Amino acid sequence: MSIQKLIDSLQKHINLNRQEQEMLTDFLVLKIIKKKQFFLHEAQIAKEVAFVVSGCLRSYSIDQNGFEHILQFAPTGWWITDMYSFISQQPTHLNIDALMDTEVYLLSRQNQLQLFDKIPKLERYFRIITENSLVGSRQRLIDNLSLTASQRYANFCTTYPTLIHDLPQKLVAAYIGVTPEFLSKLRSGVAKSKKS
Amino acid sequence: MSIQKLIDSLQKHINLNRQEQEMLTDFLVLKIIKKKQFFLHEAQIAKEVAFVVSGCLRSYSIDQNGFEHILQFAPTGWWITDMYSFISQQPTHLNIDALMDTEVYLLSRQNQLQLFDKIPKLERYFRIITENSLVGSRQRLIDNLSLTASQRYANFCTTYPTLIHDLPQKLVAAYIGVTPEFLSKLRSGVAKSKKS
DNA sequence: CGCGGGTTTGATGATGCTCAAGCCCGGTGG
DNA sequence: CCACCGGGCTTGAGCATCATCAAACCCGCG
Repeated sequence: MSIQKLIDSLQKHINLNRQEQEMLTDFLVLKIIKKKQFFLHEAQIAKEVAFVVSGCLRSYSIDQNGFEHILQFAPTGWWITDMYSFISQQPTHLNIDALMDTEVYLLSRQNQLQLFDKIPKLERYFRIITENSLVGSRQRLIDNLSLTASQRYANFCTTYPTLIHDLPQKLVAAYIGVTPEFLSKLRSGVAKSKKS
Repeated sequence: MSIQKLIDSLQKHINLNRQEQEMLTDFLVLKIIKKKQFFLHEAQIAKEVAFVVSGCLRSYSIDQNGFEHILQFAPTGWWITDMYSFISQQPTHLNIDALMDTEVYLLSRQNQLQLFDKIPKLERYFRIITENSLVGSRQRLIDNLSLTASQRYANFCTTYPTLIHDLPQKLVAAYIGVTPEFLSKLRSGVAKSKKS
């Protein structure tokens, strides 16, 4: 059963008994998002957070020149939503779509808050998940402020060794923050990097 | 009493009775950090998170060229630490120091985790604080990926209208991610921005 | 006073973007 | 089976943004 992937993730941080697991399951909805379909679209409200069972989602913003900037890839075992919209219930500025057919469990903010009251351990779980997300987001910011494009690319290759193979390069470029053309030049060694 | 600033922050999200407030207070340590002194230094372990009662701290990383990149300013009412080091108890790569004489309450990770068990509402409080930090960090990342230096500066001025006055420009530069020289040119209007 | 840190200004240079062309390659329809 | 299409990738010339380095200035403070 696909719910097992989610239970596994929970058990890394907290212990839920059978009954609690079932109560949680009652608050979840399983959904398939087909390749290129949206989980969340600009100006919508993020009613739910998604747990990826299989496949891969990505979140990205579009700037005033029409360029996409990818904030997060969410392969199996990851949670994804626009936290801003999710907690404020204001319209989002992000898009989240599927890079391939993807299976997710959806948890609405309402249900999440109810679960926090019924099963305080879940509040702990999400506190920990959010702490870890914050660490990741901060590190990404540091990298963008400190590293050159070529260093960020090298970084990406070591951080996502699996993704790197079956991901179009234009998506990698949109993640590390360069144009596809420039990434191509980086890879061909035309642009010289001072260190590593 | 200075503890009131902290209680006020808590009461925005949760309700603590007298007894709970006192229990919390028992886990806190009040400390003065003088201007230019460090709250956290590279290679140390972030044993505590700090709540700023008065004054202002900042966190920053130093890249391989010796440049400082400021991640966060923490004026009155803000929490600050290196979340990575704080939750993993691994050595930090960041520095946190005081821009002026600053009064803080310190809460150790140990004490925090104990409090989460004794007063689950505090776990809720920090869950919310962390969610908000994540939103801020993500937005900062989007800005760095999407905006030009001049737009980021304009952004900073509207976001921190108070800080902007009594903050040396080199710190503003280290926050928005440009050299002090270039920020100076931005301000003098030498560099032209396409929009806004 | 004179020192020193912050700021300004200018000349030069590197990083990464823009635009345009060409290539590769898998898919599709005739 | 082939011809064509389109999307992704590459390559190159020119350009914008921002960094580097050096000099001068300003101004509070000892």
